Amino acid sequence: MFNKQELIDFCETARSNYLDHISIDCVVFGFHEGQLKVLGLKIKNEASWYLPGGFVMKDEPIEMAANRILKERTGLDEIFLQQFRVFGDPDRARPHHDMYKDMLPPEENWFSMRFLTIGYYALVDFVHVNPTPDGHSESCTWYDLTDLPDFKLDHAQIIKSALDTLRLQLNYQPIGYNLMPKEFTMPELQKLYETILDKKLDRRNFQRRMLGFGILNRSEQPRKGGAHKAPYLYSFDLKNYQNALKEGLKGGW
Amino acid sequence: MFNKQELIDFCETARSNYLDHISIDCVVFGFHEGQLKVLGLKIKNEASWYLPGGFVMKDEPIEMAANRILKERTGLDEIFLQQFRVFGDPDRARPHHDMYKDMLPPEENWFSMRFLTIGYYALVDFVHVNPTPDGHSESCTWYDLTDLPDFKLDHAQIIKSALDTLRLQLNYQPIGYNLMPKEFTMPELQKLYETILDKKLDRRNFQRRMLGFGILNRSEQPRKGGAHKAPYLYSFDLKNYQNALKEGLKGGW
DNA sequence: GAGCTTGGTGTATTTTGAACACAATAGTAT
DNA sequence: ATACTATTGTGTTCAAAATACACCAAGCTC
Repeated sequence: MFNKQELIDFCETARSNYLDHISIDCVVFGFHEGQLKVLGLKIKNEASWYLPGGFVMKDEPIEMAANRILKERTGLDEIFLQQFRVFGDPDRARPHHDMYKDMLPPEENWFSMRFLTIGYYALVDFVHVNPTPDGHSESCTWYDLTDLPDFKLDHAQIIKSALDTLRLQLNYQPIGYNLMPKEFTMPELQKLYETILDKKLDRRNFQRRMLGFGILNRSEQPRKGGAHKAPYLYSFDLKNYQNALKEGLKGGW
Repeated sequence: MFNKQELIDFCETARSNYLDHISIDCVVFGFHEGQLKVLGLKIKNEASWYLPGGFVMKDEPIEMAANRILKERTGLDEIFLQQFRVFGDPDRARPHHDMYKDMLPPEENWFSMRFLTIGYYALVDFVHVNPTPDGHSESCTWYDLTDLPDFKLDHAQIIKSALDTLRLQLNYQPIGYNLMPKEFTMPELQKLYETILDKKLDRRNFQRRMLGFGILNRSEQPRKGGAHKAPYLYSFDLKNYQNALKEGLKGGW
């Protein structure tokens, strides 16, 4: 992955720019053709995949760091990003600690350090993402959540944890604004929910409930051209959507 | 707070034992006499309060660190502890950075570092806690959530955030096992919910719903001795309770 | 035991969620 | 054109859950 000189350069840069011991990993969810996808980076010449991640600059708020990291990988700005958990097992990056141990002594070697990683998940509009690999990656691409490649370290666990959080979120927050295109049909939105929950939902009840939230605007024009009956197009009412994000969807107690 | 020699000693110990840049702060909730309480440490000779917190040892899982820290402050073991958020604003501990700047140069001064703090909240049984101040604190005591003293740094915000999380949690997880004594009456449990939610609940409906969760055992013997009608005593059915923690209380979608 | 307070339980009403059936539309095959 | 099919839109019924409310029981004070 790195030769010795590259390693030395990287470690020097890292040491002077980033906070020790802390990294950020992002689980980027996208939705396309009825499938929930995750963005993964493939390492050059290896069957190794990682989540897009990075480090926090010494004087940078962590939310900003997560946004910066994500922008580099997706080209997207102003992404819906949510911190969901810190992974702090001392052994979580053990395989990395020994990786370059022959090239640099531990006190100079950035990778020999223990790292806690702050997990963020992002919901993005699939078609607007421009997946961009970094220098050490062969590719940055979407993977079906149901058919993930071999993510290294604890990254598979991080993805699982992000998905659990997302499913929970669904119960008290609106979702979809960041995953759907501007305009979409009700069945398309339903498909998103069904995919996240891995569960069939009733068409009519879904629609009623969704409309009941008051976060959708129905367009005058139905979508034409497809086979079968032309469905209505909806878009999110951003104002109500934002409000629902804050207030939550249902009372609970 | 520290004189120069103490500071030097502390920084040396800290540097060799703890991870840089990372701290843990615990919001410890207790419940007593119808009031939700938070544990706070008061600094000697200052009108300054802090949450019980500490640092992560170099080879210690963060959950273990949180437990250790809490044990040192409360004497309690095996506490219900939940990570809820990382606070990572670069300025969040700004007041600390300058505190000892005349005593030690920044590169030796532990307190001049930026710290991210991992917020945990704990729910504990008030009567079993024996709040114990550490060496730098004048006192470790309970404060009414409605009447907090002047918490420094962003600790007031951390408390607020913990409470928000707790309220949300209430909707899909059972709560109370860690906050209530072994045996309690239904009105007492209701009071806990009302306090957390800051909201009156209907006596009968609360009871029905609570019993519906199937996590309570009613004792044969009602509590005697008090004035008025003797209420039944309940305890949590630990097995069902644990299960409800995992599965969640209501379906949602 | 009258009066007060607190705790236990039942019932009617409203609201919400789940299940289900039929009508409308746009293409396709004939 | 006409029948057919796949898909979407909508209404209605039934059951379950949440809500509101009223009454009885028990123990203490006086």
